[in-house]
Amino acid sequence: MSGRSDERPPLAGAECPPLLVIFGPTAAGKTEVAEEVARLRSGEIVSADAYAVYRGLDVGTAKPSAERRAEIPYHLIDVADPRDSFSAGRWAGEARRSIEDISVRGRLPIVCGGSGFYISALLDGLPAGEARDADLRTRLAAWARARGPEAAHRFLEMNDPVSAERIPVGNLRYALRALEILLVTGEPASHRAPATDRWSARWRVIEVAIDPSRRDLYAKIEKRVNRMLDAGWDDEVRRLIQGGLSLESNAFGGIGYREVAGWISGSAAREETERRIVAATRRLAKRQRTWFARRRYALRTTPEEALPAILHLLDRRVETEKGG
RNA sequence: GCCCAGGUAGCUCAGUUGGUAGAGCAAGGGACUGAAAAUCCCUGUGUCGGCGGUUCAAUUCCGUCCCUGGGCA
Repeated sequence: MSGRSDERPPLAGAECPPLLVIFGPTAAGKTEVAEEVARLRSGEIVSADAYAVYRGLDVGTAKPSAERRAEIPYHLIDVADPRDSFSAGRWAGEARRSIEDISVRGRLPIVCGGSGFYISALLDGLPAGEARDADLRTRLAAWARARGPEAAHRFLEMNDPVSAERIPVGNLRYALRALEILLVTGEPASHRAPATDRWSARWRVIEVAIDPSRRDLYAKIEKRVNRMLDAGWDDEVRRLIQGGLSLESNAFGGIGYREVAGWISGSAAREETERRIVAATRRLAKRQRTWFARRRYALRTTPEEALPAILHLLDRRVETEKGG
C-alpha cells in the first residue's frame, strides 16, 4: 500500500490553479464527463491512456474522432509511432508540460484516462533518471530466455536481495527491470531514491474516480466491444499489419489487437473473438479498480452523478475566495 | 434397433491398480517506481450422469437406465 497520496490534505492548494483528474475503469463513461466539463468550463483534455498515444490505434482504443477533437482540444493522443515503446516517464513529462501550457492560457486542464501507473507517475512522480537501456534490455531478455526466469531471479537475489524479495520468481519482467536499473546505474533498484518531486503541490488537484456498478460496467463493456468490431477494428488491424507493424510490438499488446488479428487470419470466429475481448477487458477493469482504490483523496462517483459533483468542486474556489 | 466412444469445477479435459479428486481457461481478490490495455501473486466441496448390486469402503468394479457424439442397419 502506497502512502504517497496521504501527503495531500483534501483542501490543499486552494490558491493554486485547478487541475482536474478523472480516472476509472475502461468504458465507465469518463470521456463523456470530461468533454462536458471541458465545454462548460473551457477545458482541454489530457488523455491518460497508454495506447491512445500510438498513431493508427483508433477504433481499438476508443480514440475521440477528428470532429470531437476539433471541438475540444485533446493532448497526448497520436504522439508516438506504434513501432516504438512508449513509457510512463515520457507520458508524465509531456503531460506536465501540456497541463502547464493549458493553465497558462487560462483554460482548465482535465486529465482523463484509465492508465493508473501513468496517473501515478504524473501526480506522485518517478525516481530521478530513467535508468533505461534498450540494448541492455534486449540482451537481458535473451539471456533469461536461455537460462530461465529462476536464473534471472537468483542473479538479482545476489546483487539486490531487497528487490528479489519483493519480486516473485515468476515475474521475469520485473526482475529484468530491476537488473536493468542495477546495471545502468550501478546501484540496486531498491536503493533508488523514491520520487520526491513536488510538482502536484503547485496545483489544486481534484481527483475524481468514475466507478459504475459492476453490472453496469460489464454491460457497457459488452456493448463497446461489439460496437468496435462493427466499426472497422478489423480494417484497422489489417492496415497496421500491412504497414509493417509486428504482432510482437508493444502497441499490438493492447487488448483485442491480437484477437482481431486472429479473427482476420481465420483462426477464430467473430463471436469467439468478441467473447475473448470482452473477458480481457473485464479483467483490465478489475486491475484498474485496484489501482484507483489507492487514491484515497479521489471523489468516488457514478457516471450519472459525476458532472454536478465535479462542477461543485471546481466552483468551491470561488466560495473560498469570497470567504477569505 | 445394433456397435463404438464419452458423460468429473462455469468451460475444455486429466485422474483415482477401490480409501469421496486436479490442471488450464473463466470468475473473484491483490501487487505494481519509465513495456502498464503490460507483467505477476493468491483463491478449487464438485450429488465425479441417475438408480441398483458387490465391498468395511464405489467417482473407480458389475448391472441397468438416461443423455451426447460417431459408425452400421
